[in-house]
Amino acid sequence: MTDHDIFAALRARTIAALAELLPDLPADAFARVQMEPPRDPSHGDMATNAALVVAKPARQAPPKLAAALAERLAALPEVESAAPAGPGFVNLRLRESLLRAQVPVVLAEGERYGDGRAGAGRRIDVEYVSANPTGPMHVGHCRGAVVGDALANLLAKAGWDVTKEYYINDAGAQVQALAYAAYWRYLQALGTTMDEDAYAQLIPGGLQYKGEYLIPVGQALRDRFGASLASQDPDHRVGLLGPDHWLETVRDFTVERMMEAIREDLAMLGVVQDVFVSEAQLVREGKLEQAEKLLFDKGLIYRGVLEPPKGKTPEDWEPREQTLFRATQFGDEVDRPLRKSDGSGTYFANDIANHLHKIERGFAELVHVWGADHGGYVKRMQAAVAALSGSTVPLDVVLAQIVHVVKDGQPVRMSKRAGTYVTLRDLIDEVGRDAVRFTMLTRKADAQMEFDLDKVVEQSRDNPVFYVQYAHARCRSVLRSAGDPPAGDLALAPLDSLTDPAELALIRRLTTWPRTVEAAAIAREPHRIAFFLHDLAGDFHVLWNKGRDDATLRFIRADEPEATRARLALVAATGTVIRSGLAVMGVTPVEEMR
RNA sequence: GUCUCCGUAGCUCAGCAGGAUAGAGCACCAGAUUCCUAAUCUGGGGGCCGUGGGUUCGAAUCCCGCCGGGGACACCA
Repeated sequence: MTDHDIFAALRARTIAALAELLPDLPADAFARVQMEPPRDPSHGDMATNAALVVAKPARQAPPKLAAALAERLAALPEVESAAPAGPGFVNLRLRESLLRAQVPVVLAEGERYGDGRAGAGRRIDVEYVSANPTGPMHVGHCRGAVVGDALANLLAKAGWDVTKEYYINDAGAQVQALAYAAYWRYLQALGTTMDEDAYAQLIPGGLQYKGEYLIPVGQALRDRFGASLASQDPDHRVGLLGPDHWLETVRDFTVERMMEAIREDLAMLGVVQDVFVSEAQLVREGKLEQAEKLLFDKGLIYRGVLEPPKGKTPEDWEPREQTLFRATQFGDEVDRPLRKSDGSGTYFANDIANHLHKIERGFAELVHVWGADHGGYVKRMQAAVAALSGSTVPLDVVLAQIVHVVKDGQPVRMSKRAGTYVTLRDLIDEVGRDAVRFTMLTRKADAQMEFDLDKVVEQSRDNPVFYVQYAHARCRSVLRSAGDPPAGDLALAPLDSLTDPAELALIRRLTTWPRTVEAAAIAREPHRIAFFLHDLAGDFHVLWNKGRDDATLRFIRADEPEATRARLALVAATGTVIRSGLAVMGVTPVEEMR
């Protein structure tokens, strides 16, 4: 499928030419050969560093080699001219006919244009969101959700076999605390006369989740279980019935409810994951012990005492013997504990079980999207995956930095206590799903981002969401005016009339889509798709605007049916690539702006 | 103290697995806009890429030190 990528095609031609010039060179000498668009368009359509890269093993001077290579490349039918340049580059100018010929390629492939084979069908697991099931999704989760989802789409487009996964942290102290909080709402639903403080005194860790979202859960518990989970005191105020009688029931019920809500929220964002893995389930299945045994057998687990962290020693530090994993053998700073003092697994240990589970399912690569506050966790997890898999399965972690929400020029504080907690649902209601998704991808994931509620819905050029959508709407508008000719017909249109620099610039941009997809996927950087679309939209708007000054450049010209068909083909191809990119981002293309 | 991410135009940010004269939007300046496609358009100024070394034919990009900022640092998830 890479032959729709003319850069890859010309790169292959270049290597072939070079191999003829230098028959003694081993094939791997060409690995670093690149064919890319030059920064400066005056240099031509493509530039290759081939002579520079090969000069050393070939024991030849780069400029001389470049000259010889240029001569060969100039003879290719696709190439208009080729010239050595600078320290040893070869600049290529392609025949315009080759560029134009890419338009029907786009039309024939449709939104599949740009699909790549970089992933070679390898199975990859992309885990993202994985918010604790203790409450509704808020904007803090949103970025990870969008980045992860777009990244998964991107990898799929680039040829990986992708599984979208959510890991439910339903085994730890957090869900325990959630259960206590839900139980409080349950008692309230039963009409307890106890007050909140009294209740909080009775439970371990106090009442941690006070949000009103648990009120319906309490009511649902009452509807389902009646008073059977509470003490039979008429006021339901006598302390607590022993947690043994209800904790598990309430916890499972509540987690189930929370996950339903989370799935709904995610669905509103357009995120639908394939697999939900339960931490508690893994623990029940003994996956932790299994992982532990596996590591133990490799000699990677021991009992030992850690040094206190240097610099800032915690107040309550005391030397303690723990079960430790030799993370240091895999590049981590210190060995990491697997068991708490009560013998239960640490979060890390359970996560090792989670990763063993992934490896056992046969994934060749693993990807996580985490919040930046988990950055300190990356090395140990990579160490664990390396240990479990014998270093055969790479784990990439994409860190998503925090998002500052701004409204009316003022930061919207993310505080549960102050009641200004912005839920994901609020955000979507306010600006719409597509604006949320697009905007979340307009920054590199690991850069902090300001999300301005006013700007993302602004209809102006400096709003990239609008800018890109507007380009697509214009494409559609032109095609509608022309009676929506089928792509198959347009693909047959003679294109020789496409000669204006703005038209050719647009075509050039379209031809870089496949390599953009591939590079973004390999780098795990979905934001590049947003930038590409912005540039593509820019090229299209330029052409549109030129039509205002110069009527001969308008897309539809009654007096020139041939030229009109050619331009409609170009417009259709542009719209197709925009849709293809938006599909990766999970954004719905609009037919018209309103 | 250690680890990690970051530092690019006045502002917000790109910079494609080292490549030629470092880009975009906003802001600023100067023009255009009786019209067909104005949710404006065209052009311009503006940067020792935090800093000092190193590797290389070649560094914003890779390595080391320093300065400045965010984040994380045993039995929390």
